[in-house]
Amino acid sequence: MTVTEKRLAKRRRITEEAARLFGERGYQATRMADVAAALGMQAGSLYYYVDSKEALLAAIVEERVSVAVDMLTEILVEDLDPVAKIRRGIEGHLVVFDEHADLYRIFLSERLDAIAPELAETVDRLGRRYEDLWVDLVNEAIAAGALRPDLDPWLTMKAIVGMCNSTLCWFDPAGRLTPEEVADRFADVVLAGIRA
Amino acid sequence: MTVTEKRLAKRRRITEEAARLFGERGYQATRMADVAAALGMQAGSLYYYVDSKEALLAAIVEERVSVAVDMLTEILVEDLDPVAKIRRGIEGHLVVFDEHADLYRIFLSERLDAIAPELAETVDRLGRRYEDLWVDLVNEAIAAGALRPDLDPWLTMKAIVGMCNSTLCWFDPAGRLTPEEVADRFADVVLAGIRA
Amino acid sequence: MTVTEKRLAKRRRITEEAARLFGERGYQATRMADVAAALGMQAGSLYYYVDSKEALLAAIVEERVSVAVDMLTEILVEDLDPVAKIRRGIEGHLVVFDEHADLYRIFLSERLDAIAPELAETVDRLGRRYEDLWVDLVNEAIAAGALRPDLDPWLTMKAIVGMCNSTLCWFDPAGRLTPEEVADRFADVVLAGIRA
Amino acid sequence: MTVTEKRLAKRRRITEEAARLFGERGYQATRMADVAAALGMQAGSLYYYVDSKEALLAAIVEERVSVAVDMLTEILVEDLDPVAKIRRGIEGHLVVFDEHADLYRIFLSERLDAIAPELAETVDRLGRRYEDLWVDLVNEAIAAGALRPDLDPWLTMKAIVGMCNSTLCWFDPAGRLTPEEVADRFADVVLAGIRA
DNA sequence: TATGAATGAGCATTCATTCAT
DNA sequence: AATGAATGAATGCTCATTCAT
Repeated sequence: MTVTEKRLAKRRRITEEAARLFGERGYQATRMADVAAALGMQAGSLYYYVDSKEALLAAIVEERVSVAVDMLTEILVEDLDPVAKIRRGIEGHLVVFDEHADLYRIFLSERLDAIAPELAETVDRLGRRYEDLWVDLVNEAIAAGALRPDLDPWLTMKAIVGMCNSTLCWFDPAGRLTPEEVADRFADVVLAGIRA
Repeated sequence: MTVTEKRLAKRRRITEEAARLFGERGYQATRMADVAAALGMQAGSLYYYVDSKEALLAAIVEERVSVAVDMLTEILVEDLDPVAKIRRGIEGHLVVFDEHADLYRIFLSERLDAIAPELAETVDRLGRRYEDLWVDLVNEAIAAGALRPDLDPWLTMKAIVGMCNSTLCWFDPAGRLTPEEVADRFADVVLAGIRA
Repeated sequence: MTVTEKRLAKRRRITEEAARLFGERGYQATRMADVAAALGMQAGSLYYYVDSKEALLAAIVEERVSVAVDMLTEILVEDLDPVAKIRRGIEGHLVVFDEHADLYRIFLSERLDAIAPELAETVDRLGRRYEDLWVDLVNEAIAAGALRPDLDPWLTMKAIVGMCNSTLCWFDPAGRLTPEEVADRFADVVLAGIRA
Repeated sequence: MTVTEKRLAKRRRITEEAARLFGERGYQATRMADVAAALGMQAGSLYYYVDSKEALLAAIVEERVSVAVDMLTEILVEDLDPVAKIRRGIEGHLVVFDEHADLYRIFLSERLDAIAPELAETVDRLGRRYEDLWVDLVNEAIAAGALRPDLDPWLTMKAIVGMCNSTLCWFDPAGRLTPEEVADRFADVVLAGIRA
């Protein structure tokens, strides 16, 4: 491993640890000293790898900001019927949220625009992109006659995505249900409804 | 208006303004000076009415913490069929969230236990109570044969409540849809599903 | 009682209450609001009678600053033998300190020159006057052959006055000994020594 | 000097400087900025070494709280006749008070229980212990027939200790008398009395 | 590369004081 | 004569950041 590679590896460890702490306790409540302590370093040493606390947040966000979008993009081009794609989309959402819970907690809970407006704009843009993909998915399914034609596609997207997002607040990876299982039940609710 | 009434009225204005700012920008990011400035006062003057920033948060929370629970409790005793109750519950949720958006933003976004553990406990307890009521509602409907018997009541509750909670992030009171309209569509999704 | 008399009476009640609190808790630790509360008033109302907290302290001090000096002056002109005068001086000291404990606690414990330099100067001047009177007393007694001729009059004064001053820290008016009794024992110690 | 030693050395310099200022101007009147300025630092920098202003006071007190007790304890076990021990005790008192004047000024002048109740309790306990040792000394001397049998041991202790304590208010290390000289004269007064 | 040390701006809070009523 | 209300200066403390070593 070259010097530069070692440096990058350490930088990655820092962003990962920071992501974990920011996600757990919140950005404001996490001190640079906390991040450093979690890595067995002094606060000042972080600045050898990172320009500022804000830049650290930016690095975290930018590094993985497009995971969900990429996931959904791939699903969209798969050779599946529209309803199956929706089911896969929900599953992908929950799996990605499970794997990157800290990151999405930052996306959804932190008032990013009060911290770093440009960062908030980046996240917003990606968020809108993600929602647009879902709207496309819904529209495609309606056009294919698979969904009720009277649906408001945007509101339907909000219902699905909102339901999925909220798992961030309660889903426990060590609990009785896997993300895939939750996704399956959620998809049932959304697709077939709960009425007998 | 007596002196005490005036005092209480001012105190109420302060908590309202603070709730607005805490909800908008977050608790940490809002300075006492911001709250004061929004009321045309100096920061120090707030302490004539309020003990501390934390006490101000507590006052905001405690004043209205049970609104949603009360709403749902009332619906549960209404003389309606179970499915109608669910529809009414969703409507109630969105209406209450619209009316008290700042408060519920504080409930759901702030890491209250890092700020005031006892307050967090109060909010958690109420939150669990609210979820319990929803589980009751779902169970009641299943027992009445109105909902599919294979539903996981708790997960169904999480789906419904999560969907409703997420409106906090995007619902615009000045937008094209009223809370009741959104609630109606959301209820359609949940009850009948989106499939054609 | 004329209006002015009533005003003066109230002013006196304020200074007395303030003296009590300043003596008990200390000047810094006593808030104007505490003084007011002890009199059933609002802090702001005090300013109708008193110019400032500092002026209140000055009023307390100036009102009674010369009590001890007056007492000792009177003793000096009494028709007693020098040793009896010393005994009376010690008694007078303890009685005055008992009666005006709060005042002398302020004199001796507060760093007056950090609060009000001119006031400190006044108190210092009176203190020096008081000590001078004691030195006179000692010198008179030595000259009369009543005390050992090798005594350092100033240091002897410091010993006597210091011993008496220290009662401020422990003397309890409700305790087993009266000020006069303590004075008597102290005088025995000073005059005859404790050796068998 | 290792890093830790340097750190401790600096911490010691801080507590010493703070002790000096607290003793001189009083705890309340001394700002953290004053302590810092006296060391050529910024106020914030102190917190790298000290937890809080109160903790700084506690450190000062606890570091040296038992100096006087230790001194007197050693004298008590020395092989001297009781009267010589009393003379040595007075000398020890004045020497210790001279060496740690700032500390004992804090002990005796500050209303510690208004600042830090537990600290006040510690100081009180030590103070009582110190007085107990003096009472023992007096009792021992009476039992040995060296002091008058009619003495009230406790009051005698108060007389001696009070006399010694009061030197804090006037003793000048740069003055004409050393602590030992003052102690010698004070011991003469107490043991033999001032009468011719 | 990392650290110990220091900084300084920022913020909550206190409290003597003012003043219109 | 008194009050409720407001002020603003002061102060302890936090923490991201810098920098010499």
